[in-house]
Amino acid sequence: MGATKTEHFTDYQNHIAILTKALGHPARVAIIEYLMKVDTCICGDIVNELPLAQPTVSQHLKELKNAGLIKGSIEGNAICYCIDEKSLTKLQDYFANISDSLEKKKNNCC
Amino acid sequence: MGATKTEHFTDYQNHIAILTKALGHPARVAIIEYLMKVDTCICGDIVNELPLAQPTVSQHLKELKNAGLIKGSIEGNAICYCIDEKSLTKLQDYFANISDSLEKKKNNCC
DNA sequence: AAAATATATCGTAATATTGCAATATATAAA
DNA sequence: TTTATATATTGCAATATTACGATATATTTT
Repeated sequence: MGATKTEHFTDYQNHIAILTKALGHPARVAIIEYLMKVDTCICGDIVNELPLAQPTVSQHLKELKNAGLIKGSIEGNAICYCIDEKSLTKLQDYFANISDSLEKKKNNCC
Repeated sequence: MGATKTEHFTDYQNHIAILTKALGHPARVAIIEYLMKVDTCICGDIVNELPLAQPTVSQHLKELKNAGLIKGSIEGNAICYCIDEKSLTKLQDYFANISDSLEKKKNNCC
């Protein structure tokens, strides 16, 4: 026990869970917001923007990358990170659908 | 160490992280999708819909409720759960904004 | 080649999450 | 009032996450 039983759920459910889980930490939300604020991909600087030690930031970046929320490419000495549009579009679609459905069914309960 | 350093981040960042973290498990994604599928709040049934034991489902429901993604009200013998529209609207707005911004800046990198 | 810079990885301690059996609680039905 | 039903809580083992110092790696600058 202790590990998530992913095999019992659909690929779609697992994917949404992977994306949302990756965002489920304020440091990672802050990273995404920082990448949004600057208008290109950003090399360096991310560590200086966050109130956490360099190895911790590196670990958070890795998780965002593993989940597919950001991409990183080597740029000389540094590494250049940017948002992976596909994943964020998928999340946007997901929540837009939910909001649409909620509006349609006028929430007749509770 | 080991605990998230929430005090270093903004309330907004922490709130988005709480909401996304709560969705960051396939069972909880499945619960939200089930509550969407039926068009009223649902009493009972949730346990039978999921491939997990009753205490586990109860725990997941508690987490969704603590995060504010669902509401529960006592209905006689059972408990009636439904989606809390406010939170899902907040998530929808969040990702819609991100998508908008991404489209505007045409992702000039990587 | 040596030093500086940027990032990743390793190792580890603290804490949190996941899952469930056993049990508690609380209402409904008999 | 006993029994059934629905859900929550407790306790615990397995696993995962968070954070960071120390160290490794890789590129750039000197």
